[in-house]
Amino acid sequence: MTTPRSARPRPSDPSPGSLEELAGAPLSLRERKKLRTRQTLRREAVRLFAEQGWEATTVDQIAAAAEVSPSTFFRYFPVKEDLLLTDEYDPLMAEAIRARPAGEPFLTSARAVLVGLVRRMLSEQERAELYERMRLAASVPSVRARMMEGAGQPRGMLLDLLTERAGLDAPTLELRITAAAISAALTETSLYWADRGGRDDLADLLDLALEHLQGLAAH
Amino acid sequence: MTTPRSARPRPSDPSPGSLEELAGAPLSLRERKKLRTRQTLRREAVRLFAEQGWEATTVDQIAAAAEVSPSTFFRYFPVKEDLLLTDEYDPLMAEAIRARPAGEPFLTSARAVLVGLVRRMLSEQERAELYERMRLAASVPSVRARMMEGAGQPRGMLLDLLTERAGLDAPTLELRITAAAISAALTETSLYWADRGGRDDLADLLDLALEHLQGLAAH
DNA sequence: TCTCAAATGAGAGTAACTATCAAAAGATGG
DNA sequence: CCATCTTTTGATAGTTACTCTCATTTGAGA
Repeated sequence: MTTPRSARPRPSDPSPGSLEELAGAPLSLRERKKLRTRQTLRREAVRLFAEQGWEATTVDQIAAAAEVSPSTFFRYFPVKEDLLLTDEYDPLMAEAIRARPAGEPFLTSARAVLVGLVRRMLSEQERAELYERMRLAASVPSVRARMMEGAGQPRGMLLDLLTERAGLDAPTLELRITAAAISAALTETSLYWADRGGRDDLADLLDLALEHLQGLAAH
Repeated sequence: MTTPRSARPRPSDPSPGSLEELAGAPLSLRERKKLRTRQTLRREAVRLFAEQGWEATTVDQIAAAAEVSPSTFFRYFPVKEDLLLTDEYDPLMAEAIRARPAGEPFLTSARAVLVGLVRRMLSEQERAELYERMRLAASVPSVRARMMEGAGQPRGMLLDLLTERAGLDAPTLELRITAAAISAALTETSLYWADRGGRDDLADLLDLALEHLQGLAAH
């Protein structure tokens, strides 16, 4: 007797995606199939969302379009919103940040890495996909909410990095504030980008946003 | 055909509560009844949550305990989570911030007002209530998500204030970043407080958090 | 007291989930 | 190639948050 909106352990998949070849590990047939199912589900979902909107698209429809059973759908995405929230970029970010000089202020590291990554990463298709996701996040409150939740998303990763860099086991309040602020800036920037129809350069916006965060005391 | 998790207009109630006497308007019998119903629902709900937990407590139970029909429950709280999210403090904060000198950096104003307000405001009962709410928010993801959603909550208010103070009609990205960062710090601090069992002084934590936010560039 | 608007309750329906269990399909060792 | 073992899948039945609609009640105002 659980609530639709409530907690539920994630399947803890390593959230693969377009960048499958990342960890050179050769994938078994099983893994490849799972990956394909996951991608198909997400692709069909996004297509349907674009065609009919978020609410008019039911999980059953998505499952049917991807030719799996509803049961299977929920195994891959325990909540409908998760279709839009899986981010394959986190591990890349983490690695890049770890590679920065240890003495550098964290925000500086994060800014350099994030902006650089966004500037380079985006193939036209990835850009379009990211935009569509953000557009939905901006317009569908439940998606937005889930995106802000943060636990799975960048905030958690940033917090881990910060804690690690500070040589601590558990994060302090200060570290949590830093992670939350950066993560909020990230999300806010993406939403702003989507709000303006994606016509700005995302990397520039991000740079501006994080620079602003550094000078917060002055404004 | 709307989704449980999806958007849905709030009834736009002026969210009354313990501070009903705020706007001295004498309440009609009808208004008093509505107020009482709302309070009863919330009180019974919190009691049940504490007794049996969030998920084990169904809307029907709450309605029954408050002696109204389920239909009526949903008229007052369109989503279950809303039981915990009504905040009567926002308008007070807004007014206090508006009263600060106009040239002052926003974060400085906000810090002074928030810390001051928290330090003074909390009657023992209010403190306990706030704690219970945060405890649930910390442990129930869906509540946490809804709390972070922000549009209604402090972020929106802060953003309005910032925009107003900047003499603009629409917020810039920078303003949105500022509001998001402060709001995130607020939420994070409250959750931290709840995580640690409420044994710290919330005002102190908040002060620390916002000070840290000011010095973000340095860490 | 009569009238009108607002609040309530009842009932039926939808869709996102959960739990369980049997069948299918990939991995593995011989 | 086969036999076993494990993982993934599908089917089915159920729970619960929420929506819609409409008839009934109840407070407001003349």
